[in-house]
Amino acid sequence: MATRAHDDAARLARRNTILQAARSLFLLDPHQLPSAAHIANEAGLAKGTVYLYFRTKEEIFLALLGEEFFGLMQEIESIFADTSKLSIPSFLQRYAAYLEAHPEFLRLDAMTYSVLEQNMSHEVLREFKLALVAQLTKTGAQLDAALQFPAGRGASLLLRTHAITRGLWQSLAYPPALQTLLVDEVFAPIRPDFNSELMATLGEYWQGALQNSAPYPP
Amino acid sequence: MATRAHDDAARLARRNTILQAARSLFLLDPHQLPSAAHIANEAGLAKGTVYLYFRTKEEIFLALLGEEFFGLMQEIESIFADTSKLSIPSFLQRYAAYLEAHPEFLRLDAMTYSVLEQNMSHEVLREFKLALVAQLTKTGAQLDAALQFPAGRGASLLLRTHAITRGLWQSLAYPPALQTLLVDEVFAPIRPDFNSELMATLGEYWQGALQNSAPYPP
Amino acid sequence: MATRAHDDAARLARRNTILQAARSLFLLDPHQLPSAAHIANEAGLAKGTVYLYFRTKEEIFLALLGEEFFGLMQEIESIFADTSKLSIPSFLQRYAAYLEAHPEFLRLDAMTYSVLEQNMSHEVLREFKLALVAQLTKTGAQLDAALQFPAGRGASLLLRTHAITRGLWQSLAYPPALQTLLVDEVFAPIRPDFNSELMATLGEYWQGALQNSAPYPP
Amino acid sequence: MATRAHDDAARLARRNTILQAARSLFLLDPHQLPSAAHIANEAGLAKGTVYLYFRTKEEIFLALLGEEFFGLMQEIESIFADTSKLSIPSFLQRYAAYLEAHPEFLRLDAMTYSVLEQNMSHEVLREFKLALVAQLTKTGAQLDAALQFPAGRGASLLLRTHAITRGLWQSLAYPPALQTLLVDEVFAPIRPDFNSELMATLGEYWQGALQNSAPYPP
DNA sequence: TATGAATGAGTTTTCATTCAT
DNA sequence: AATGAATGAAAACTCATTCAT
Repeated sequence: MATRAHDDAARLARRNTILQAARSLFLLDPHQLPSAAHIANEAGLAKGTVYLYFRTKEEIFLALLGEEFFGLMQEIESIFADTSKLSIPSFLQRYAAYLEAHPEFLRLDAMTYSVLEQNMSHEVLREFKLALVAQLTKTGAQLDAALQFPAGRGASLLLRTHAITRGLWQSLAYPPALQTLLVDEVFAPIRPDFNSELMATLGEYWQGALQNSAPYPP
Repeated sequence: MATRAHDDAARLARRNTILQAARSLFLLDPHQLPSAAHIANEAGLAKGTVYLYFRTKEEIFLALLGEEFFGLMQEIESIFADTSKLSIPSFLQRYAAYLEAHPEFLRLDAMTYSVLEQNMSHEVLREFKLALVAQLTKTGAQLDAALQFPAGRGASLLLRTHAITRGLWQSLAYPPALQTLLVDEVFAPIRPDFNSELMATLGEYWQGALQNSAPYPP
Repeated sequence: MATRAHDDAARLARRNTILQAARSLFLLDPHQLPSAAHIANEAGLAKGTVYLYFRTKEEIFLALLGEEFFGLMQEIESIFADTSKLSIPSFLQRYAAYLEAHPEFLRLDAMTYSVLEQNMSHEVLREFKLALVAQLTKTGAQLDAALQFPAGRGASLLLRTHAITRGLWQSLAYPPALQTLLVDEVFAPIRPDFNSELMATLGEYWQGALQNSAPYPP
Repeated sequence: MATRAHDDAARLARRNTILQAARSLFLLDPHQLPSAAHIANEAGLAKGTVYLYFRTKEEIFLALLGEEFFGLMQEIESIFADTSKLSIPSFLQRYAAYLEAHPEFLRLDAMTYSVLEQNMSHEVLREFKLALVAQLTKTGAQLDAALQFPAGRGASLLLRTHAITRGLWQSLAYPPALQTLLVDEVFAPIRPDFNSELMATLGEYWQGALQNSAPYPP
């Protein structure tokens, strides 16, 4: 029997154990959520214990998705913290690097619509969206400041940048088994490297977007 | 017992009946695929009959997705057929109109990664991708011609346009139950109207993209 | 469309085609009866046609079993036709050789109880048993004559010999996948070679049986 | 909800409940295995619970078959425990009595080849065969001692005795519906009473076998 | 708090057989 | 006679979640 988590710190630690177990199992097979039993086992806990920390299995992954999203926003904030040496290309580079370092993010994104948002109390989902919009607004405001945007423009660009990213990923990520089936040259048009394609697409998008907004490169 | 579909035309018609039954049921609850039994019933057929026309339930929806995709590409071809009165904004308008008239398209797109591509023989999937890449190339070539792009640029723009669209849709489409929970003003930044947002985002993307390519508006 | 079988000879030939198709498919996987569709396909016929010749799938295999059984009895009759050079060991040798040349016989026997006799009109089954008992009586009578048995003893010995054979086969025949798992020396007691074991067991049985009956080797 | 089986004893008891439920349902219709749902219901449990104790439905019946087999071997050991008053006829009598008291044994035997050994992990099957060969060897050794056989002869006789029994049973056991169709006198040769036939056949077999071996009746 | 035994809803797919052509 | 499209019964098994201990 696992030790009892009596104080808040211990509870938080245990919650984290579960999240990390879920994360690592999901990465092994990112096309379906691992079973609750499997997660519990990986976390060294009993099945019932998991449900003391999350009301449904999907809540676990929503929490995971949230962590990644907030992490990404913070990364962006740190990028835009020092406006002296800022350029869009270098921003995109660090953006892409973050995604590569957190492979579960876009994979979870791809399951949001059909899996994650199902089987979840709307209460929890609303809470999640509230935190999300708050973070988006905050990071967006920093962009507004850094790039002298009108209020709200930064948040909008962030939302769109994320949307473009998730869309591209879903169009270009193939399960390993399929990858080997698509090696033929005829498939080239739908098999560019995700990272280059992401950089190119976002580059073009931001170029167009900045012309519609204010200054930026003074 | 349903009438026997003996010749190819009748078989094709029956196959279509199944597709339309699947389509209409899916639109009633676009977060999960309807059951095979339900589809058969809606089509006025026995369960087993459905499996005479499709090897798995998912194949039905992949076929549906394919139809929509090819329809969209044809729509685009027809848009670019008459280059005399062409403008990007009017292209985007017709593009968005097509999507609005075919609501199942983006909903199916959202299920591709986590549901559709599962439980499907790779054989069938490869076939599907092959048809898809062929269509993309063909329509892309027309763009190349119409807009004086270097070869392949049109296909690339189409792929990206589609990716942006699917990403935006997933970021902005909320299940009805959730919509009512997000009416509060604080959620405004993540609740722009999908259509306007799509037009704005694609508009900015194409603006940026065209500057990187060749001429277009001479 | 296959040619029409108008006369009796043609009908018989077609029936035989079906039997042989069933036989060869069954031997490929002798743990389950092949599907009706598969049999029809192998025979170059449509599914419905098979049901013009047999009322159920199981009837096909019962017919096959019957053929083998009657063949075996005839073989035995031919063995005992020439009493001059008869000996039990040589009889058993030819008996075993027949079985080896007709591998489907004992495999079908093993499915009789749980599969074949199910899903079969009792009418057909009774008919089958009637033919069987007639053949058994006839061949048995020849044994009675050849070995100077009291009436009925021959039939009884045949029945028992068959029973011993089918029991041994079921106790010693392992599916290929299992065979490789039982190579370890500890399994030796339950893995004697079927043929030797059959000869030994029947040899002992007949030795005991003949002492209870009459003369034989004078 | 059934009471929780927390300790090993309770778990064993529950497992046994399932086995007995399966047994009694199987005897009601010994030509097919009852469904898992039916077994669960009969045991007063939910379907899922059954699968906590057995991985497949077939495993249940394999376990049942094992129990009967080991019971039979133990019976034989007890028969041969007191060599003072031993005789083959009395051995066979008690052997037959055991079979009559455990009607599911031979019925399960008849399904082994075509049903039980299917849908079963080879791992489990190997385990089963291992226990079986161990028991056979042990009981066989006792025969060797009691009847002064060369080593291994006892196990061999047991294997053959079992094989003869199962073969005879399959040749002579008719489903009730069929029995009434075979009352006619012409069927007499294939309808001897199973018990008498078993005694007679095994009697003859052992008579022949003992002459090939060592002493026995001193 | 932690455990893990018990629950039971839920669905795809196969395939023997029929029968309209 | 031959075809093959249509039928629909039938059942194993998983797994998220609960709750007695």
